[in-house]
Amino acid sequence: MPSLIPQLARELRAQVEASLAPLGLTAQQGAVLMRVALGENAPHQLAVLVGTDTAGMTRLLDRLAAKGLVRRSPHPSDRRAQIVDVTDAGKELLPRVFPAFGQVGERLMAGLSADDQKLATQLLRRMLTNLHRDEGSDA
Amino acid sequence: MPSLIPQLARELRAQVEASLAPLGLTAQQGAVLMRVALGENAPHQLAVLVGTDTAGMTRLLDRLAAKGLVRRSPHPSDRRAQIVDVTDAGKELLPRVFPAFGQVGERLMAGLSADDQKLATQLLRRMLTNLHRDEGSDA
DNA sequence: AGACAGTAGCTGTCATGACAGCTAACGTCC
DNA sequence: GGACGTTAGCTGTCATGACAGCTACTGTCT
Repeated sequence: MPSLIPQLARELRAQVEASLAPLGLTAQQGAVLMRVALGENAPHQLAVLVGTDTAGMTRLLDRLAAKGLVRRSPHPSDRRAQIVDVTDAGKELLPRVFPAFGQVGERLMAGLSADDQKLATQLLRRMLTNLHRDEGSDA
Repeated sequence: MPSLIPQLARELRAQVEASLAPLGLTAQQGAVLMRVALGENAPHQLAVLVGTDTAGMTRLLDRLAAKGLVRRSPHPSDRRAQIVDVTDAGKELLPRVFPAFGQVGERLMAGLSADDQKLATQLLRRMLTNLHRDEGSDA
């Protein structure tokens, strides 16, 4: 049932969103904030990691910057590029951002044995590979 | 890996979208068109089925109606409600809409044995149940 | 040096989700 | 038969994805 996947994705996002709402963050914003905190500071890489394009990342960073949670500085050697980093205000939120994602993940897997979890990951990965496969052929 | 789910969902949508693009339809529009063709004619039910709310459905139907693919008529006994149905122009697209979803589904499952497919469905369903479980407790 | 393809970010636009809030209409209950 | 809570759709608003198209800047190739 392919329709289960989008449904599950929506539910996941909704629950992460609910956890982050008290912080004034959306799921995407939280995801970006975490990635930046983990050291990824190139907008185009962040875009790939959170599943959007550089256009979307521009606005995502705009919103995070407007909230004072991240900052963009010029790249020292590449004048096209920017360096993103978390501000002090952003760092204060991190201890509550990471668990929001972690807990939903745990809940998702609740009641699944370690084997089932591994199996689920494998199956999902195979599906993703399936979709990517022929897609690449027209490139 | 919870992050696999949204990724998979995005990919699924993108590929359905690619199949439907020649028809000038998005994935959601195609999904609604199919549901209506299958006999569901209440906007609020359609909203549940395609995973949005009545607000989103209003606009989705607006766009489909603007393309002349569906039509809204007043409900005979409930003056709040509307009846949605597919126009002749919409019916002409159906033979190409159904396969778009079907083929992506097949591709998703390609290389998975019948057992694996069943297993995957079960696991996903359990995850969805997990997410729904405690959520309902605050209602 | 100068041409050029490719890269990084940004802006404009369209289609969605999600939520809040509204109006009209229904049904029920007293 | 009128008050009331509920339901159906709709509009307003915000945050995303996805795509097209742009500008500035890089690195390379000649």
